[in-house]
Amino acid sequence: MRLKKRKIATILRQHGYKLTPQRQVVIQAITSSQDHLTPAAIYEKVHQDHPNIGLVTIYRTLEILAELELICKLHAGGSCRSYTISTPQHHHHLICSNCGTVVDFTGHNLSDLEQRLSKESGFRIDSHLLEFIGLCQACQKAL
Amino acid sequence: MRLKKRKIATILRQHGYKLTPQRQVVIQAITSSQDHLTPAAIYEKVHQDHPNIGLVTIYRTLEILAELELICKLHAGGSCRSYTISTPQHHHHLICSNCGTVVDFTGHNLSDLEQRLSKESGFRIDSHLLEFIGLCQACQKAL
DNA sequence: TGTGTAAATGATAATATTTTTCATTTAGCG
DNA sequence: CGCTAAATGAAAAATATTATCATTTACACA
Repeated sequence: MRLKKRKIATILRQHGYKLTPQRQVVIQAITSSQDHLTPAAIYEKVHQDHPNIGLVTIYRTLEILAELELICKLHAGGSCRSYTISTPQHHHHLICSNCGTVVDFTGHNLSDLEQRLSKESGFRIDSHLLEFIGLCQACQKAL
Repeated sequence: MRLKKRKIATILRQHGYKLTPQRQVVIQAITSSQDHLTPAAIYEKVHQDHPNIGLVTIYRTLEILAELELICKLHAGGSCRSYTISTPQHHHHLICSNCGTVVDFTGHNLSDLEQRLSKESGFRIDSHLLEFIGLCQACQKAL
């Protein structure tokens, strides 16, 4: 289950961030999209109904939301600075290279591999980045 | 085994690209580093001995090398536009978050997971991005 | 329900990054 | 050695991101 606006608002507040109308609008823009969005794309989306919200506010809001892990940054789907809404658990992403749709998946465990790598390389492994890129069902038919 | 300058030169030529002195210098800068380097970092490195090589040439060379898969772009290690030398086989990276050292690894097979995901989501999966981030042995001791 | 205060915003400018353009140079084929 | 397409460097343009600062505002607390 992906995060809802309400939940996000609560977490923001819990961390001492104010729930400004601008932030609500940005959150709405992200949660209402299946897609992953760049700062510029979010700005455009938001700008239609709220022409006084500046791009800088978008950047600042995204930074906070990412820090609180309420949104995730994607790398494999074009821009390296595009965000999608997060889910509470540890998860990874499957991204459609055509329409940008993001599907979360969980349940795959990389810890075996991590242990092997750690042993072989001497690294202390802290985290990882795993994304799959392909074509979603709709885009397969459409193309 | 990572690619050597010589091999890279050959492949460049095979694909109709000229082996200019500038390109040789850029390749040298990348192959001689354990680290992954941004365009700006490569420029600096190169600029010391070859002050007349422009940043634009760096960008252009990197684009070609990446297209031929002679270098790999990394995402998890800070900049999303930093490159490391490639290896011929399909592989992934283990990156030290402190010194930037990149270790390649192979042998892990994601195709089971790919199949499962493909079945569950209906996606046709084309590729993936997998990187591990941690601290190399030296940096663990040093910190 | 006001009010004070720290945090957030918007406008602008500054900085950083990447791409384009174009005249000049050059690698490498014949 | 000369020719030609490709590559380079310089400069400018286009993008993307961050910093600055005066003004506004959410919200904790009275």
